[in-house]
Amino acid sequence: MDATLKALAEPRRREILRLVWTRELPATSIADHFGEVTRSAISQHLGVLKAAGLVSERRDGTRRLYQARQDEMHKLRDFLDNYWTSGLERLRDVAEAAQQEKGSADGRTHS
Amino acid sequence: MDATLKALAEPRRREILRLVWTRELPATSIADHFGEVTRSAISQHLGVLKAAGLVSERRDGTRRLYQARQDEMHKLRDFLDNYWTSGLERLRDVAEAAQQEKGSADGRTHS
DNA sequence: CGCTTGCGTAAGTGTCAACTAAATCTTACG
DNA sequence: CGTAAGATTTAGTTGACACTTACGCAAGCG
Repeated sequence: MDATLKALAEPRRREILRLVWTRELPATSIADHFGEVTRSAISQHLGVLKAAGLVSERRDGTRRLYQARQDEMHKLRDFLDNYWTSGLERLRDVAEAAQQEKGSADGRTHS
Repeated sequence: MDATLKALAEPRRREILRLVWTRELPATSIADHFGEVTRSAISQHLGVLKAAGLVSERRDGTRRLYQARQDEMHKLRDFLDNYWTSGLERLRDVAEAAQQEKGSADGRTHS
């Protein structure tokens, strides 16, 4: 999940992902979409996306066709929905905070 | 939205956000939770989160209380749901791709 | 007023990541 | 085989960023 969020933090990668969201595209077609950037750079971005599991790669002759893996994005959505409000760690944190409050709150809060 | 994703790409900031998800906490309490990092570092993280609109800051005497802004997170969820499959840019891209396919596909696909 | 508490800011450092250019690999074709 | 096309890989550079140390600033207390 860390890799997923890091991959999505880069705008260029988001756009790549959008391009291959509904269809397969060869690396060159993707690169052509970014006039001001090298093919090499795009290839590296694709590497990151693939490492994060956000795209799949299929070979056809000399070409490599990329497509988004939408299920991975859904996983991210579930993560974002659950991370903040669930889990044992969460309970531990609240308990700790309560403890801390108890130890240092006396005579601290004004009004 | 760019700022939001960048802010969330950092694990430490995600944890901070989780700490203040359901309650207000002063900066020091937050910092105490990360034994291996300086208070200053946490303060800077809080600055990033605040700049991204992910937390709100309230002052109480010398203390500053932080809390997550959950609505901002929901905005992000909506963004992730819509970005890939919507918008005029999307249509433009598909049209372009079709054009490109038309211009260079002849005698290209093997088998 | 001096002093302490709670925090942010400034400056400096090390590390990582995005990019370019050049080299390499693979497949296809004469 | 020799060559060309499609694409990744490998240095090497540059900028961003997470971190630490040191300092500054405001609010409360004696």
